[in-house]
Amino acid sequence: MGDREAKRAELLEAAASVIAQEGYTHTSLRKVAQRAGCTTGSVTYYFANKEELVIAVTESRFDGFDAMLETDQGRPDIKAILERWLARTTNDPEFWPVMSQLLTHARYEPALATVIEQRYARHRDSLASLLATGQAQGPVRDDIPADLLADQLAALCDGWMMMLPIEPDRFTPDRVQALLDAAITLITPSPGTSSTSGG
Amino acid sequence: MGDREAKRAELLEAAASVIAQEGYTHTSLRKVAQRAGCTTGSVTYYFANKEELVIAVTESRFDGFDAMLETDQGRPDIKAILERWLARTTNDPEFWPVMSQLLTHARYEPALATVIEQRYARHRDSLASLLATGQAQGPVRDDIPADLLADQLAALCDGWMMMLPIEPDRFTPDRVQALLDAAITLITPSPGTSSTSGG
Amino acid sequence: MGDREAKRAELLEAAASVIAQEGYTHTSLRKVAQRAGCTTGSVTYYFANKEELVIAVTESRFDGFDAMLETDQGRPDIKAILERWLARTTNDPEFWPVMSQLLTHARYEPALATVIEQRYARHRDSLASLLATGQAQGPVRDDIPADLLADQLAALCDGWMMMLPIEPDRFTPDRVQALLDAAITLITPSPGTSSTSGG
Amino acid sequence: MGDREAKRAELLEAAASVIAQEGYTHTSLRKVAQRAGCTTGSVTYYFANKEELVIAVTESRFDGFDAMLETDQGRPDIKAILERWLARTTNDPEFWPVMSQLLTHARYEPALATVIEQRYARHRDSLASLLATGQAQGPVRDDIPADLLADQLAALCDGWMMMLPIEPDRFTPDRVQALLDAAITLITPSPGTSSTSGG
DNA sequence: GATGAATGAGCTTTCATTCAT
DNA sequence: AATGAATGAAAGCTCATTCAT
Repeated sequence: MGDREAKRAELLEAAASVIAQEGYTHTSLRKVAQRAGCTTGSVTYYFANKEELVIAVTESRFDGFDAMLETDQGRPDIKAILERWLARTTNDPEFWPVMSQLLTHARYEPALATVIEQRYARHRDSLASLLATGQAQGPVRDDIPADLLADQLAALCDGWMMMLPIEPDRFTPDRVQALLDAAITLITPSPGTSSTSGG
Repeated sequence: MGDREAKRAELLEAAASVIAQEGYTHTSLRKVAQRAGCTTGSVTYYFANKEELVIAVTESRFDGFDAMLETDQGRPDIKAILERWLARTTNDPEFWPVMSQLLTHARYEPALATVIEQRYARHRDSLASLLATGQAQGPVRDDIPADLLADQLAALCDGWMMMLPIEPDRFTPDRVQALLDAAITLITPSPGTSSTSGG
Repeated sequence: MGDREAKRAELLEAAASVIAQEGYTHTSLRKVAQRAGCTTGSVTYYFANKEELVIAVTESRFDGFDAMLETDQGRPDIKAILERWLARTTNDPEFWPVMSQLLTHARYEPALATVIEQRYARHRDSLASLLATGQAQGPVRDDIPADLLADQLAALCDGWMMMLPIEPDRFTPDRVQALLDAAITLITPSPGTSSTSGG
Repeated sequence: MGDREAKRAELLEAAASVIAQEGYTHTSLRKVAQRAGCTTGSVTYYFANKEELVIAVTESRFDGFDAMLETDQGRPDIKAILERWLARTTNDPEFWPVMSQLLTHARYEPALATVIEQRYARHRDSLASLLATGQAQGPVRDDIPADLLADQLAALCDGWMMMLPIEPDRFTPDRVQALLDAAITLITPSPGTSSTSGG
């Protein structure tokens, strides 16, 4: 039986939900248990302690995060990736708030920091390799090394992720589309410049 | 006198220090008092409650934040601004961690959110106007509206601010310089493109 | 089983005891816990907060209060009721002090006020109906409507209840008996007056 | 200069007002100072400590209380006294709540208890002597000793005083008049009974 | 004469965690 | 496998009181 795993997943969802809605600071095992419809004792039965729960939430969230980079590796479409990023904000409005909360607290919880560092580095590597392909094929400017570009793009998204929960009203669909287009413009080779573009 | 103000400022520094070193979640009036070398009662004597203290910290931090945009208005130098941003990370290593903590928690403390929204919006406006001048004078690409470019640049910095406390080791001086140069490259008109540059 | 209820009852007794001996003002969860031989956390485990505890104490006390009016409904004996009232002062010397404290504080705790208003009104109604029966059967004067008489009798007892904890020495057994007799005299038809007395 | 006395009186009024509106439990020197428009330090300058302040409030309140019994000693009019009692509830709506709060807390503050015992006893004596005169002159029933009657009347009023702040809505003018009439009826000789009435 | 600074104890409440069942 | 009881520490906050000025 994956019964145990199913229950754990259920608790992870509950925890993520509480983090998104109440903030990491106000997240307690009690509230998680309540949202999952069980007792506090039950939570500590499935997770040795709060730290373990938070780390498990983080891992599961990064799984979803990485999935956003999955693409036709032959012809990566950066715009599509950014649009997928954007789609998350409407399809799963709790996703970015949770990530934002976890990242911000990582510094003060070493075990959590370790997990995030590893996963985030891997994520950035994937992004860098996508961008490198993009550069080789033409649609991505190649006057900046791919790994630096990946860092910048990741930072850009982190910045959006950070502000999005704070000023949701500022992110109207139109504005978001404009921001996305601008981001694409930033990383696209300028028309006048020619570089050996792929097929 | 100004004695009262001096003491308040002292407590604000203590509070910021605790926030930076222990994280917002683990910041308590007790710890702030301890760091300031006084009692909890003393803190609540100068600040009606924790919320008021946190908001005061935020205001004072934004004052320093805004100061980073102060420039020779005639010829804004974006690179200098980014370098000043960077200088903060070494001169006052607690600055960005504090900002990051405050921003992330704003969502869950309405009064704090209000303050941040206003100050942050003002900050972005200043940045946008600097960029607009830069566009008119030439050194900033003008194929993206200044306000969008400001949003992007702000998001970029927010992203750095968020990751910097988590992965300090990744931000070696060399790498930071490279990131900074890349950011400049991103917002600089491409060589081949000509736009009416101001005098 | 019923374990939880038993523990709650135990805490209610402890709380009542503290209220009686230290006064409502100086009653704290700590003291209640201490008297019950457990920790503060234990108290808040059984009662969500102080208000809930106080209200539970009130309800349980009113149960005992109402019981004092239980009587052979066919032939209510007002004197016996008053004597039962009196007996409380010796059998359960904390009873009236607790009631007095609760009533006095009700005004400043809306939730408590609501409970007391309802229960007290019901109590007065019971008393009024007893008095009405007494009037119909003869032993109670009928030149004053039963509900007014009930209000007066209730006020009289409230007044005693209020002074009893303050001046216990003034309430010697003899004096109390005299007061009780006088109260009976007040509500008894005067000898010379004839009214259709019931069988 | 009675300057000091004037300031003290001002503080006493402020204290009484706070007690009436917030309840004894929630009365703090801070609030009293605030209502009087001065600092906490100022209050402790005029009164050594909280206890002294409360006792001074009590004394001043009993002065007003005693005044209610002042009457044409030749022909005391009990009904007029009760009506004066009643008038207080409308003219000075904070009077009875304050008395009620003070009395209820007396038990737990020995110094306060002493003051109240003395003043209250004196008050009851005055009332008893008025009733004795009333008995001699006829309008008061004389089948109950005057001192017992005084105790009952005092208890009756205490009971009203206690409930009045809790259930103000129940004390409509009509109802109060009816209660007052009923009280008079209770202590008036019954028509059929003859006793040697004074001229 | 009066104030404002500061203290330290106390409060209610929340919480992660432990443990017997 | 899961619960409910219980703990003890910590939190934010209020307060009476002291004291230098």
